[in-house]
Amino acid sequence: MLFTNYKKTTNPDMWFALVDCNNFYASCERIFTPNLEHKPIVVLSNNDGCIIARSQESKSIGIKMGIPLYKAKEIIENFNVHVFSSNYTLYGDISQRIMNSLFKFTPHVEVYSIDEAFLDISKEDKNLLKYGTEIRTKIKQWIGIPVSVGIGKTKTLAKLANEFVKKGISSNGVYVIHNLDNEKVPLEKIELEDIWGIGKRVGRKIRSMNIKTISELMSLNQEKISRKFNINIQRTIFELHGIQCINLENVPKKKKSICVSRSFKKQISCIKKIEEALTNYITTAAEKLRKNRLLATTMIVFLHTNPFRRSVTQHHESITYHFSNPSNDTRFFIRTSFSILKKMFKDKILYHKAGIILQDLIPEDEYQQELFPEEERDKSTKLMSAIDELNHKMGRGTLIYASEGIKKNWVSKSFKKSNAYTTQWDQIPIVKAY
DNA sequence: TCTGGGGTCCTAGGACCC
DNA sequence: TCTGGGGTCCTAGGACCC
Repeated sequence: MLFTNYKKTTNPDMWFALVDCNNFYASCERIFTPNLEHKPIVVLSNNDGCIIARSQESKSIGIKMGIPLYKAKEIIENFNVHVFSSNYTLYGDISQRIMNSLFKFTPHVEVYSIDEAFLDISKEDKNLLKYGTEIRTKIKQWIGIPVSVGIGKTKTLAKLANEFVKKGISSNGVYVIHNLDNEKVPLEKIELEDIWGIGKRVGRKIRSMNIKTISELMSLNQEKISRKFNINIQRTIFELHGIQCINLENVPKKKKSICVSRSFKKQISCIKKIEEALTNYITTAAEKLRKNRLLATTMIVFLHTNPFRRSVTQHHESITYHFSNPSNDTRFFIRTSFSILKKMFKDKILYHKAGIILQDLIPEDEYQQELFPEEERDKSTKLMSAIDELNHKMGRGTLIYASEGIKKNWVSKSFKKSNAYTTQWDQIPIVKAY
């Protein structure tokens, strides 16, 4: 009855698996300290500030995710919990090995996060439970990391199936959802907020509509769903019904921004110290840029006070700066960030966190070919006059704007200054113009 | 000098994810 | 005293255009 026009487009043989590493960071540490098997472990954030990963034993004794270390001091001492500083290089390396192993099962792998991957297993053995179990066994055997496998007809259902494993509904680490609509699935054990894509806020909204369970959410008709929810939540609900709306993305998406930020160990009110920190962040960010063979046109520098200190007036300083030429030059970024910092820094404020974001990223080679042929590196004047000419030809009356990040900012900045007029970037053959 | 409406782009902030 | 970091996407509102 429901969603009939969607079902037509749904492939009945589509199956997704979600492979999720259990307590990933804690499990990584355990590989090298096998004597800690079955003992409680926690892993700390950057400055050893708060707890960002817990082994099952730590979860069971009530250590909460994300709490500051000092709040868990007592329980850590009482239960002899082993505490690790984080080692992201190690986790990244182990993650890589796990993902490589998954490719041995199927080429259709989407690396979703450091500890999760979706697999399109539509064409695999129809004994899904057995298939999932094999993945689980092999990863444990090859790498030493325990994983849970959730299987369903959509990514959202695969996620949900994984949630069942986490909630202990399946004892062997694998769960298959065939059809949520008419299958006996212990849905009452899952909260609305456990559904992939439904967070705290939307959860609250749904509850305020007097919908308290997943079953109730699923019983809404299509008309009501599209009236009440935005497209993302609509998709999520359709996916719960087994109607595939979200594809497997096995080609990694291009990066759109690079952000490096840290909170300080102690609050800082000295601009020199902040400069030091920025220098570090920028070095990291520029390395990432170059590693991905990208250039950035926009830099945002931001400074925050400590949000946990409610009694103090909060400051969120931030300045966005557009470069006239895209770059990945560390020294240039540092110089720029210092001058931005000087503008926004306020005396006598205790800052708690600083960071930079590089965005409007474009591939190095693309940019150089398009805009800066070898012989015309000193292009800005030429380009400006070329554009001027075009504008003249096209006549006044259309505002310049460009459809893509870097070009957009670069062009719009020049044009704001020159008061020139433009049209869609795509329609201006800039390269040919000069 | 007064007035309307339709459209697009940009930005900040919110929401979500891990 | 001490509270993570890195992303993406969507939306609402303002600015600007005709």
